[in-house]
Amino acid sequence: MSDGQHYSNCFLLNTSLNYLADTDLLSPKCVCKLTKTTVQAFEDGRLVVVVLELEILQSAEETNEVIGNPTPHNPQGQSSVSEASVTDEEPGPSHGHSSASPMKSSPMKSSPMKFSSAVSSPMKSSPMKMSPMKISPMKFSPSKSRDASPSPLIPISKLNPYQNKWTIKARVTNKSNIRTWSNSKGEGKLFSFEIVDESGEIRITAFNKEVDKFFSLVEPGKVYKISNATLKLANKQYNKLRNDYEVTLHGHSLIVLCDDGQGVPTVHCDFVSIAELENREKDTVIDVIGVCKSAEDVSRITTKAGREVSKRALVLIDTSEKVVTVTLWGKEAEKFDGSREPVVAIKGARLSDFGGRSLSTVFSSKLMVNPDIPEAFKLRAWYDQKGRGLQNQTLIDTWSARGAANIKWKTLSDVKSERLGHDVKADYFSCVATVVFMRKENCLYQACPSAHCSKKVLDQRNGLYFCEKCNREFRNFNYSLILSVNLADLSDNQWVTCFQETAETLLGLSAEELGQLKDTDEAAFDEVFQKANFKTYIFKNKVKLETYNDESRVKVTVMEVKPIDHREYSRTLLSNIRKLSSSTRSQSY
DNA sequence: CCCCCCCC
Repeated sequence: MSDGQHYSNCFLLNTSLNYLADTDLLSPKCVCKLTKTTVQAFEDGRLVVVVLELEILQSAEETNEVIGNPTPHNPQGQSSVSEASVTDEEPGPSHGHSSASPMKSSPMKSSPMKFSSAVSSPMKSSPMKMSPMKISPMKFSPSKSRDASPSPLIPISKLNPYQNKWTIKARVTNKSNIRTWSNSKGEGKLFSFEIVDESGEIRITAFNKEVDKFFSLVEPGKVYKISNATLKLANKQYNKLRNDYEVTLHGHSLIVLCDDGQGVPTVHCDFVSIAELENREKDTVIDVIGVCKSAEDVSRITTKAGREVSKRALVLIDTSEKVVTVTLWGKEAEKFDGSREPVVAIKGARLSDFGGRSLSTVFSSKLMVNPDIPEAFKLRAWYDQKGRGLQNQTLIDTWSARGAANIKWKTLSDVKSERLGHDVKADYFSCVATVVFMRKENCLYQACPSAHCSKKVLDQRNGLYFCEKCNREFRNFNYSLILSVNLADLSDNQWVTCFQETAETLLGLSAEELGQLKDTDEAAFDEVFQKANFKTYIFKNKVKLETYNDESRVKVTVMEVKPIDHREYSRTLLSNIRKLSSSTRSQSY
């Protein structure tokens, strides 16, 4: 290798990295010149560049370029080791074992700034003289200095995989049970816990021996000093904490209980009001607090994976006067007591779009019943004065919750060709369609008059009507509607089902009125259907696979019927035309 | 090194 040659995928010896990390030089925005380096070639072909001295040419504030391409932003137009790229994967053997004491430096402002190699004292122990392939990585670290100088206390937010010498002081917010696993790679046990300090949060996992060592020591709510553990990139698929990294404990990890934990924050929640949930994306993780207006009894369900689990849904209300359902699982579901309308706070609940919007707890969720926080007292007072008396707390409505942007406009042939509703879940779509036929036969039935029942009653032929569901006889019944309607648009036809309200909208009169007509004036009854035919509306529909007698078919249910706003509809059509024309043009390029 | 939060 010669001067001026560019190297990629070099690893900086992490002694220097420690040093760099502390000075924000690892920011991808920073460009620096490594003025004094030595290079060690490993047997596997890897190169380790040891930085003895460097100059900052551009600090993170000054440039948007990444370090891998420094030339355009290098005022001096030179760099001795131009591409020392630091990557998250594949740390070298020296990685994570330095004992350089991080230097507390003032924030990088202007260039050039000089750092002497003197601070990187481990360099002088010349670890590189040893054959790196033959020795354990631990030997890179002069072991004395680790014990002599304790790792510096740093905030959680500053943790990164390039800087292994640290201590964090933080409070445990959440602790899992011990779990075991067994897979092709082997088996073992683990537990994990989450900690916070004033700067942020992170998850820590202990495996096998470390489980034995630390499981009973780690208690939620308590403050610990934690050091000698490994940082790795968090898998965001599973770890929803606000940290890109997570910590794994190993044999030398230290966890020490702190008595002076007053300064360390307790669980920090960013509560989202229930009304605001309508505007949040599905699957986001949020903190919520509300009064538990009601709670289901606990029940056992079997998951798709065949596991049995306890479940209990709570209904929470907050000062936004909206309610939302939160589902608790397992032990939490079993133990929950909603009988005294407790204030319930959940940190890290997952938002789903079931029933408009609903919440569910996940692993990392923390449930707090009547927490000792100002928000809880405020809510309690509000609920006692006003909340409890609220009559019709507007449940977050499915359609308004979906929002105009989420409306899936489909033609009726789309519904078939895209096989909507064939999946496990229901699909929803909107269409503009015309009523071309209604089945007036059997559209009315005699329904149980008791509130919220609507079950079909049996005419006892003695002036009494029996409801199986209520197990009661009634002197009267309500007429109810289940109307089969054939819709047509430019592309296809579709049979749909309209229940009470949507059927009443299409027919232009109430089920009760229609029932009266049917009983008294058959011609007028028929005319209702004649008049209702060939009208065009916006339909919002639900499509779902339903199974009757082992036969599955897709059933379309009308959720909402709206008159067409022709202005808006025309705008939509125009916009579609524009989109189509531009995509056609771009295809012809 | 795990990664399992489910159901309507």
